[in-house]
Amino acid sequence: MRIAIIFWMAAVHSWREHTEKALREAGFRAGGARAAVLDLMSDQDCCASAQEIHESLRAKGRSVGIASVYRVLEVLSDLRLVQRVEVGDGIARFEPVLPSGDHHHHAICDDCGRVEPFSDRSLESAIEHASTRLGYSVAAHEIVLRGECADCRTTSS
Amino acid sequence: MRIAIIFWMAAVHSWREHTEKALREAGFRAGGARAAVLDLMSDQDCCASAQEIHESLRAKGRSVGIASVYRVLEVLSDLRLVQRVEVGDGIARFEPVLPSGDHHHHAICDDCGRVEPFSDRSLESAIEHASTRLGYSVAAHEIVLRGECADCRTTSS
DNA sequence: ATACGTGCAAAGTATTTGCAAACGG
DNA sequence: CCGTTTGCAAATACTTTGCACGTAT
Repeated sequence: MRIAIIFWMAAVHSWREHTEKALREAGFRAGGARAAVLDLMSDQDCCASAQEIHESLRAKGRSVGIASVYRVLEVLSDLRLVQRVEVGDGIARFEPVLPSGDHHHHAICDDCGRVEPFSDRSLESAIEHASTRLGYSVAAHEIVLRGECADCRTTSS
Repeated sequence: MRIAIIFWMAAVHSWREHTEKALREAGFRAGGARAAVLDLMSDQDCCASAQEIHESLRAKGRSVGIASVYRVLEVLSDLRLVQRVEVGDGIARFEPVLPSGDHHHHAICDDCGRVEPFSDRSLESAIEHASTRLGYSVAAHEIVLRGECADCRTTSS
């Protein structure tokens, strides 16, 4: 597990560099607000909303206008550097798209509300298979599971 | 294809009855606004937003307050009679949960914006497999694909 | 120097809530 | 009749936009 965390940190830090490079190449200039958001997101393990990012930055003493947070996220989303994730509460959340292609999906517990990331190899192949059958060139996909998580199941029974 | 449509109509009309029964059994009373929304939704082939439902009812001369539309959808959603679907534009959409258990997922074209329903047997098994592995008791799941649809691919190339 | 990035405040849009009146059982 | 359902309007929450000013290149 320790090893996995180290790999993950390496992956996310490569996201930071990869993203700055992509932004530069797309003709964007450097700026404090964007740097702050990138810094925060590169330490982020799962999805976060614009408001959460705004609040975290304020807490870290690196306040950024809420409008800038939204603007940064819009740019990153257009460039496919972050993925927009909607888990059913009407709030848009965002998470880094790792250059390695690794990604995960989300399971939400209807009971405790926890959002849990997971990944599954066979699910990915099934997605690929289905999109081919559809004639779609799929650039991104998102899967959301809702139900009762393992913890709540044992507690309630 | 004709046959499939006939089966689908039967399925949706059974949804209408099944839903009224479930509401009655849950202790809800009958009312004009709810009946209007149920009527509309039982003719609906894919997901629709609260605003779209409100507008369609107005167009049909059966206006219902927007608040009632939201309240009906909330009740139906809690009772799992409709599924809430979010396809990435920050607007909640809703579609009937058929008593047969049949359901579909959504592919959105980034180019033309079209939302296309699809279903895939192996995708469903993969979901089932993944949720078991997670220890989750999954009550609902949602898959959204985004990319370029078959039409846009041929047009642009 | 010029145009892009940023912050603030105002506007916009989807959704929720309070309340009085209408209505079903 | 009583309590639920409904419609309206006001409130709320998230997100976008206009504009003046700062800043990178």
